[in-house]
Amino acid sequence: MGKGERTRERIVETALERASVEGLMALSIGDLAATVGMSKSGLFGHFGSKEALQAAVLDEMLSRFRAVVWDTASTEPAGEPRLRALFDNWLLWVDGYHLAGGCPITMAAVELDDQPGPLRDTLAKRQKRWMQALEDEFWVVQLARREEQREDPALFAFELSGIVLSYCAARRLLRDPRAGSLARTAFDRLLERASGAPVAA
Amino acid sequence: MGKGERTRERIVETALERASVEGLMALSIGDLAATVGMSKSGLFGHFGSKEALQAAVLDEMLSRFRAVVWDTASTEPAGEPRLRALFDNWLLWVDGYHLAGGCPITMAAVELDDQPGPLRDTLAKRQKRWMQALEDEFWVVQLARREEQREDPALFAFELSGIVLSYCAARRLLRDPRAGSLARTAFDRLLERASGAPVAA
DNA sequence: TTTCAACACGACCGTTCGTGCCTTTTCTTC
DNA sequence: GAAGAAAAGGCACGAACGGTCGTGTTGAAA
Repeated sequence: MGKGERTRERIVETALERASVEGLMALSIGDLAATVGMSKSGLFGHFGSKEALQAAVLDEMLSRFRAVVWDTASTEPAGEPRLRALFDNWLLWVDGYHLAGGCPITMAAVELDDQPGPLRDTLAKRQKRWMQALEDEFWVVQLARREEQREDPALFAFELSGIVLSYCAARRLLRDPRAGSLARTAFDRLLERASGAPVAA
Repeated sequence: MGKGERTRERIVETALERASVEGLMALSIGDLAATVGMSKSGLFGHFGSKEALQAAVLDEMLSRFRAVVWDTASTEPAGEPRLRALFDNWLLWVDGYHLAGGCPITMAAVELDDQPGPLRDTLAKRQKRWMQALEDEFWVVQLARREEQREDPALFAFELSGIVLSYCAARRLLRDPRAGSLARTAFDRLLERASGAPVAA
């Protein structure tokens, strides 16, 4: 790995940190350069445009999400154990996971939802894939149930993502200390309903 | 109502519209002045600082939320009917309700959660009050149940706000046409569980 | 109708923004 | 160690930023 690549990584890392607090759109090249300790133009040269910088940061946060939430859970057996691992990792991720500003994806989702362009497209595509992955995992859980008792996987994914979003709000804006236990209880209820049987504590 | 007040209202209205799309922090005095058709300094004089402008916009969105979601539902009888009305209104509100960028409060919540200051404080206080109101309403629903069967009102409020947040994401970022029906189904399940009996369609 | 405060304007301040161009330094490869 | 490429810096640009000031204009009360 050459020096340029290393520098670029340092820049993206710093920018991601910043983006988790202020947002992708609020990134400023001058600010970033000062933080990293180099000149504006030197930093600029690595990307060629501000939007390319933002795209790089967006890519980085998405691949980190995958690494933190998905990859480490994929060693669990498919179905409920894996879903539980995914949920735990997801909460961990939302809490920041080395990022001061909490989940940068939630931030990006809200910022970009009305901003047409490649950034929005990238994020929307990845989010759809993630929802689909949740649905697939849920499908495995339901294989054990009789067909007419099965739940809509899309409803499961919808509710699950709601729990995480509510956790995010309760934790970061309201600073509610009960956020964690509320989220876990809600998740247990959701799984309980889906698997058709009470789950041992 | 004097002329100044009228102008100020026009400014705040325009700023709110803009804030729902780009965010409270991305408001620009020059841009805003051009949109409403007056000079920067003329507009500036109404507020005295950018933060005061943002505070005015925040106040406006919060009081509109109250008017749209709460006030029109408070005519319903307390308990389940009122909760259902609140939910319907809330979805309506999140969809934008004359605002191009959808729910400006969600946007503000994500933007401000890491920005200490009076804006954040105002929003957090109001959000807590709103959660409390939901809990109170839920309490009424549960009066009919035996004590040991009652659910934690905080859990109800947590899950309900999750449903709305997930609806917001599904609708605005993913443009999922099923968002509405998923949200309504999730809400029905939530009420069902809480009232202890299946609810007629 | 006069009067005076409220309102709005245009010019301008110092900064910061993203970006382009050219030079200098630093790494890599022979 | 020399040559060439890659990386970073220096500097300047035009535009936009939040904000100030002094001067007109206009609306409402007398």
